[in-house]
Amino acid sequence: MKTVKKKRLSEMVADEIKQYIKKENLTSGDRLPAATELMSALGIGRSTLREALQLLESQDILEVLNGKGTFIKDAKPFYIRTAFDVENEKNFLLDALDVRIALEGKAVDLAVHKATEKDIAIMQQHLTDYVRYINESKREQANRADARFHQALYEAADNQLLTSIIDSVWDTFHQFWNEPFGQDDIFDQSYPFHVSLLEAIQQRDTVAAADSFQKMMESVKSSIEKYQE
Amino acid sequence: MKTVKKKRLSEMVADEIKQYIKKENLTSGDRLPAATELMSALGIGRSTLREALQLLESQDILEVLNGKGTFIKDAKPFYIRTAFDVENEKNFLLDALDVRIALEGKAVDLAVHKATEKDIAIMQQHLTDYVRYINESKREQANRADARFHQALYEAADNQLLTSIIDSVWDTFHQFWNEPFGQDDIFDQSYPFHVSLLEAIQQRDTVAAADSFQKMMESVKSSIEKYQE
DNA sequence: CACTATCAACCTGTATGAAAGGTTAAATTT
DNA sequence: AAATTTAACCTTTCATACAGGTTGATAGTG
Repeated sequence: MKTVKKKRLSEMVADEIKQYIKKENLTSGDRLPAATELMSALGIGRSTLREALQLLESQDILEVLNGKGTFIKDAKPFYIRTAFDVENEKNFLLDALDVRIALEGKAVDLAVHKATEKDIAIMQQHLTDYVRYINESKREQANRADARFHQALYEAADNQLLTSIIDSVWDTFHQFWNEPFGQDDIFDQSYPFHVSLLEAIQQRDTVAAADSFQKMMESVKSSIEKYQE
Repeated sequence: MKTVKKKRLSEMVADEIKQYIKKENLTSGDRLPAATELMSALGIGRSTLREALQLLESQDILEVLNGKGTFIKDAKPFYIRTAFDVENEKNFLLDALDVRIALEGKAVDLAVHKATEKDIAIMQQHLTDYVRYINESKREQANRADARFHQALYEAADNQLLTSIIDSVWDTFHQFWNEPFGQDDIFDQSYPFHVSLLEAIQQRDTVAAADSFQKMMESVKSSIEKYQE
């Protein structure tokens, strides 16, 4: 038995608009007809059209700009979209950490070769901020400075794809990380590795950089494993 | 990485609803208040609420059912979404390859420890298929057998998050890979490394596995670099 | 009594007109 | 010529009305 789910009008309209785009060969910054025109052309109401457009917008196909109109977005050939539920936070964090180690480890490797003087100066600045906030017991701000340090590291690696994937993983990881675990002790453990990591990058020492990063991740991992749910 | 864009009301409402869900600790199949209630509670119009709900629906957080109500979906908390556009195919492929090396390298490492007998048997089967198709000059089918071999490898690594991200990268990579480059010579170069990789996994030899994988990727990389655009 | 058809209450889906902004370029003023 | 106002054309949001799906109570029928 096939379950033919009853589609909403807006979804069908979204498909029609997609077809229209393909038929008219619209690309890049081209503009779609105004809402009133589409409404009458498709024989639908404004709310339906709006939902259809928003659906396409959420798929990065369109961009609806107030006062201007709706425009075709650059077709993004690379697209990750994953959602799944986490039944066991601890195991999920360990999995996510493995992914983070893989990606960020590569970022470290690339940064050793590609980091410019400016990149290093930026990382140095964030690290200084980080240490200051730690000493002032400003956990929240220290947290953000740490994030900026890592962000600068990814940018030094000069690989956009790598950066964008790490960003997503980082966001998710920290969303879970900050909730169930106290990260206070992590700071103190991982701080020296931040310093030695930056030094290794500065000296273009691949092995030392990998080693510092490895130790940094070990301390995070052991913290997760210590946690009993 | 702050992009302060002017948010639409519906987006802000979506955030409020997300907060509401968290605050009220709603999970799984719980029902959200009816539209009319939310409208008056949030002080917004129907269309705005609808857009907010649809936004959350497109993120797999909600499900709006005609006649019944809107319900929290069970697949919730982890959500990764990345879009990326390509300006230079060759550089993109090299960047994507770095990402693939990072992720798949980690998968190899995990697979060495975690692969079951069954995992190994499946990989063996796909590898055999792969070799047969190569010898029969069936490039297309060999390609698919190769993909299945790698897919089996990721599953042996037993890390859902890792697998889902690799899948996306792999898809994208091959979508570009098959177009501009002839991959015929790659097959012959990388085939022996597939064999030695599987053997190393079978013998739980981390170093040998990493080495085989490394060489496999080197041959891909040199092929990309040889390509003059 | 058991079974079925109907209805009422509550829900989402869609349409529509009006009002409130945003954007741009032409028209008007300085 | 430069600055300002206006007008045309957009999207955004609201309020209201009605159509249509879902469910359980209710009334009717054998």
